[in-house]
Amino acid sequence: MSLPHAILTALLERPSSGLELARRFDRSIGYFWSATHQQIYRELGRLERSGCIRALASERPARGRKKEYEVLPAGRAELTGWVSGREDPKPVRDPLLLRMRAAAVVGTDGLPDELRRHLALHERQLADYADIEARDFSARPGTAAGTTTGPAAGTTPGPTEADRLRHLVLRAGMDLERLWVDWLTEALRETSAAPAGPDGA
Amino acid sequence: MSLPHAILTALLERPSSGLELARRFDRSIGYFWSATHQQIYRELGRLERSGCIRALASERPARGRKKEYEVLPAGRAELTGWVSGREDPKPVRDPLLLRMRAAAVVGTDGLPDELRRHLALHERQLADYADIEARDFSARPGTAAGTTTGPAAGTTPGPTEADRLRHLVLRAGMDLERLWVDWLTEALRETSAAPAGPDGA
DNA sequence: CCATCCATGTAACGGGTTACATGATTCG
DNA sequence: CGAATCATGTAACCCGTTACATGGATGG
Repeated sequence: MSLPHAILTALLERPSSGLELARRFDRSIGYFWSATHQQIYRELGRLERSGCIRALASERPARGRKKEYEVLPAGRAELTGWVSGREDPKPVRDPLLLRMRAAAVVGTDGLPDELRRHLALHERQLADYADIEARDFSARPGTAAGTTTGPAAGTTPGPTEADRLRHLVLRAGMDLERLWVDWLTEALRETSAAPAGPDGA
Repeated sequence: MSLPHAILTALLERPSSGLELARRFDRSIGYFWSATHQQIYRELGRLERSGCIRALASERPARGRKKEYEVLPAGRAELTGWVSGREDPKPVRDPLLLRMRAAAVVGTDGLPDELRRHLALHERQLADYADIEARDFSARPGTAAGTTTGPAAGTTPGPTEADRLRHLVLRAGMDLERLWVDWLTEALRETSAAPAGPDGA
């Protein structure tokens, strides 16, 4: 039950239409939550029916017309409650780890190429995050100045609480990418060194 | 499309019944893939219909009777192909990161308690993995002797390829837990230090 | 007018989750 | 027998994914 809250958060940061939301989910929001435009439209409909959001007045709501939404008090209350609620971390479920385990049984033929491909993808993602950090958070860890959504740029005051939280989220994303880069490097060392063979037991 | 391959891997390691599989998915397999018994039964049915697995001869297949499965050549081929195929890493989608981002908008009231709770859970999980490592992989990183599934214990030979791969997977799980422990510690430092306030913009 | 975007949807499908149902076995 | 337990299975729901449909605006 996280998508509606992701949308509420995004709409509180800035009222948007469905497609604008979809684009934001492909950019800044994308590094901790992803969603397609179909999911977003479906959820916008539910949120509107449940009174959490409202469509801003438009000339005439028709099929191809842009529709902007804003969050209502009920929506903000819902989000506030969710932030402080309880929700256990989900167990890991990673296809690549599963393939690794399967390779222990049927052999590692063809795996190293795939590991190299993933390594390159994660290195790329890490570099992208580093760019975002340099642009939005002054790169010095623990310090921030200026964000995408626009507070405080130019006067260089101390970072706000909100800035520090957003930076923290970005750093989690970077930490995760670094973890996979390191792990894949080690995995390549172990699988490329020895020849592939069907099982060992 | 990973669950069927998880089941094929588990069945190759040891032919099992549905519930036995479910129990294994709650134990050793659980640190990289999880599944409930309902998922498993549904998938066992599909795999049997598609000729990847076969039910071992039983006195009389009835509703409450145990049914053991083994992998057929087609199933092994399917798994082998999947291991070497292409599958992009999925973008991160973490509810806790999302809540953190939402807290940047609506305030961090009640969040630190939840962060502490998650921290304790991840510390616990890491400790459990460490126990498994000590028991199955002789604890020295890069070296292994003996596994859950039973090869080579007592003679202390070099670890097999399969052992090294399984250890690698376990280490990924441990690395992930350590990442969250570290990140949550840092997050607590930042959110507990300053008082919670609704936004900063 | 036609092609091309932009924007909002519908429909269908599969996986994951939860709750429940039913048949066998065991043990007091 | 009756209760608990093991074991297999059904049903319903929601989320995420893919493909497709429709309407409006823009430019050649």
